[in-house]
Amino acid sequence: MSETIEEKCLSKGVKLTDQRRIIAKVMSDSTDHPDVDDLYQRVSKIDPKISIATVYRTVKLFEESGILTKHEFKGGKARYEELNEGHHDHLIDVKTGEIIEFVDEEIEKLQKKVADKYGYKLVDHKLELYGVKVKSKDE
Amino acid sequence: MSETIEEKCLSKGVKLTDQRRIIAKVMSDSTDHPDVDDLYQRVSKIDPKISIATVYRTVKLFEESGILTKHEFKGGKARYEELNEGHHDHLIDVKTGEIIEFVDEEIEKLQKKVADKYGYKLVDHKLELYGVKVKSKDE
DNA sequence: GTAGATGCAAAGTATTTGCGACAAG
DNA sequence: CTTGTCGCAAATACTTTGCATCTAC
Repeated sequence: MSETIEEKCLSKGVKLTDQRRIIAKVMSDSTDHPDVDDLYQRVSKIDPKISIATVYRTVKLFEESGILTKHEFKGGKARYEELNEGHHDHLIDVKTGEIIEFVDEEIEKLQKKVADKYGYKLVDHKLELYGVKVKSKDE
Repeated sequence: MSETIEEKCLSKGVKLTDQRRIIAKVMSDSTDHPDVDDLYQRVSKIDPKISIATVYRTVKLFEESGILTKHEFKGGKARYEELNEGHHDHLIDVKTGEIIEFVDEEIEKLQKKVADKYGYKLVDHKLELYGVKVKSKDE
């Protein structure tokens, strides 16, 4: 398994405080893509004294340190997710808000090719698919 | 050539006012992807009495009517662009902010395939590439 | 004439920041 | 010790909205 967030902090020289440890743990335990407010709610259950300003400061710090990644899906607040080696993109159910993670190597390759064609080196990309569930015959 | 924004308003039953006509014209004349504030600045040069609230209301209305499309590129305000039949995605120069529009049919097809694989019908998507210009040997 | 549009200022969200108290290395 | 962090509240940035007035159709 890969490094924990705490290990990443150490290796990146990010000072560890109780608050950061809690935020790290909550993010690690989350399988969804919480926004800052969700995160604040969850963190508050563990330590009610943590302020939302600290949550904002911490996710920003973690993002800059390459520990978390920020998503700005349509029509909403910024949402965060732990960054692991396996890159993936998102398929969002527009009705339910459910998010499915997927990987498609072929699309990745084509993206590099497009950037290349225009004389660019790809440093980042964002691919979001928005869809509605197709009813199968038996429902 | 395709319909003008004014024609689109008529065919969609959107009432035309002086303000909307001006905003439509400014958007049509823009080759970049202005945010609401840019738009407000440009519109103000034509009619300084137009309020920013009207600009916000109008871009939202135009977006709902399928006349404009909204982008939320990294780290910033919402930006708008006229919606024409030819769909395209964006390659953003992370150093200069320059935006290149591109079309890649193959990527489009693969996106549909991915959605399909998970049992979804694609209703929308967002693909943004962020890159840095590659220096060619002679500069 | 009437429903809808506008301008203004006030209210909402989401996020950031100044500051004095406090804690990690 | 010293530098950076925290909590708090105030500030900021972007966007929306209530209301009285005005305008397109």
